[in-house]
Amino acid sequence: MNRNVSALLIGLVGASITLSAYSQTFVSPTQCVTVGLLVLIFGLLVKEGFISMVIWKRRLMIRKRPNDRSTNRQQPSRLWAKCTSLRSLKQIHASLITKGFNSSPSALREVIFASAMVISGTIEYAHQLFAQISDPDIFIWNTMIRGSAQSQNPLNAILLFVQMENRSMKPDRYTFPFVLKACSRLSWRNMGFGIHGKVIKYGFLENRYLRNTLIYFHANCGDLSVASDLFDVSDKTDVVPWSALTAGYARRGELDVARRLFDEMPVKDLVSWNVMITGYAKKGEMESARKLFNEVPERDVVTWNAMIAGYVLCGSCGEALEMFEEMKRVGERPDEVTLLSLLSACADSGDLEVGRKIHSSLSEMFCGDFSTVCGNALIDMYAKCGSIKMALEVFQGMREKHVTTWNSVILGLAFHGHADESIKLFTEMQRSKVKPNEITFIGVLVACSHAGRVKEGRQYFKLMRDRHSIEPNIRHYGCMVDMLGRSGLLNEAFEFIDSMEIEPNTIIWRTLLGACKIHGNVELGRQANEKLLQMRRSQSGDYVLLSNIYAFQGEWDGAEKVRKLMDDSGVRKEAGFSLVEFEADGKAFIHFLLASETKSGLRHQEPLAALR
DNA sequence: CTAGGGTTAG
Repeated sequence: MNRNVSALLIGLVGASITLSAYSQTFVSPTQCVTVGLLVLIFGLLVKEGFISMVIWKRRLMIRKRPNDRSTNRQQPSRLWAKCTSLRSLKQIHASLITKGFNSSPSALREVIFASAMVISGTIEYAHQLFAQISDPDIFIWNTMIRGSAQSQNPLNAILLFVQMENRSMKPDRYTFPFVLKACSRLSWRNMGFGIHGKVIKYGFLENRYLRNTLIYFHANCGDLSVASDLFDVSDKTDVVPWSALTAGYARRGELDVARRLFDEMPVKDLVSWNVMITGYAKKGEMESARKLFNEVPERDVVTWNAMIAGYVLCGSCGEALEMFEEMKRVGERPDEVTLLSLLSACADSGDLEVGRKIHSSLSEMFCGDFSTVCGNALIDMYAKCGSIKMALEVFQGMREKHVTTWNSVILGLAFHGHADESIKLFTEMQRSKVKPNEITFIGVLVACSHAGRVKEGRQYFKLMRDRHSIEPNIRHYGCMVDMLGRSGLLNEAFEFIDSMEIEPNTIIWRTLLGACKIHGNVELGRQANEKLLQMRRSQSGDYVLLSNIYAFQGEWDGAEKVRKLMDDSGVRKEAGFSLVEFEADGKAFIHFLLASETKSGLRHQEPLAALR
């Protein structure tokens, strides 16, 4: 308000000076007034322009960050390099308010843009701000829909679109690609078809970009014939229709078709290669992926990430790490996605040492202020590698603790035998007013189960429904069965399964079967196994458990019968293994693969004894 | 402001 008044005053002063300067010479009064008005408008434009300039500068700096790490890291953008979290965004927002830019819609829109699009996992803040705007413009609507479409809840994009139509805000050509992306991610076929109809209704089908998004949607989860019809009328010199269709086939796992398209493509750019490499990598065909990777004329960070993620996915963590080393050797700078894939590899393989290195790379990259996703992955990695101390350290160092962050630490501790700590953190979580979700309760129930806190577990199970209105799913029931079974309340566990509102699955019965083994209850064990056989999806573990029950009770005939049944039905038991890592001479780390039932000849008694 | 890569989940 003040600024408008001052701009007005500046304009008026300018106008009167101009008038007095020129009116006495050769200019007519009408011209004087015109010049005065021009000066006034100029004053106002400068004021608005100044704001947009400031905002744009900030926006550019925020945006530049993720891809710009190859350049000098000692640049003045250091301050903005920290803008990876909600906290730093709030600082910017606060400084905008104190500088009086809050009333400017352009300021709010930039903050919304940053929280919806730039900083991952902060879309909720954008939603809060969005709710405060009485009359959002089309750009803000699109930004919200776009951000929601790529967020964890793509459903919000659809809801916003519906809301938009209800408030009679006309979508434009940019709106639809984002809504379609949400449909693709949700695999909402019908909704996508509906959106297709609306695209026609609004006359946007001729739009090249929109048609490409439609090709992508239909190839991905809609109708393949529609996709190819749209493809046929597309400009074949454009790479996008080609790669959209190829990506769709690749994602559906139809790699042969994808490959044929890829070979037919008149022009290939890097993205089409990436599509194909990703397709192979996701299907576990790493040799083919590798071949294309070697052939591709140029590589970017996505190419490398696709390969690394592929190796992680098929369990070849060593190959993934080799790729990472090679990537660094040729000078390609790893980004957040690279490191997240690798953290998952470390968590799977238990490679604490490499995990630590990635931690320090991330610290360097983000100045120790991790985004929610990075923090979660780090907590998960440390917990799975057994370093509870570091998991807690990362957790405590995180400024913003999202539900998923709490979940990572609560589950990490619960599965690692630190039930008391886990439950303590859950109480702390409730104090900090973060709403627990269904996954949180999995962690809490697992913790109670491991600690033998049956009474508390029952309370939390009830609390989940009554206070948080979360309907228990099959996994929660599974936790309860596990908890009751472990503590020997086998009959109650059986009754609990009977009282369940959803159909029990094999996991539930297998859990009970496992509990029967521990407590040597042959009768209930047999019943549970019968249920499992009924479901005809019985796996080797069930046979082994049942056989063990008989064996533990000295009923060797029964045990033998089950083993024979196993052999006849061609069921085989996978060899179990555990990984132990210890420091040998201060620096070297040695890995031991300990197999309990193995073909390699290792007997777990020997190395275990050696370790002790 | 179109196509390609990632994390947490008995």
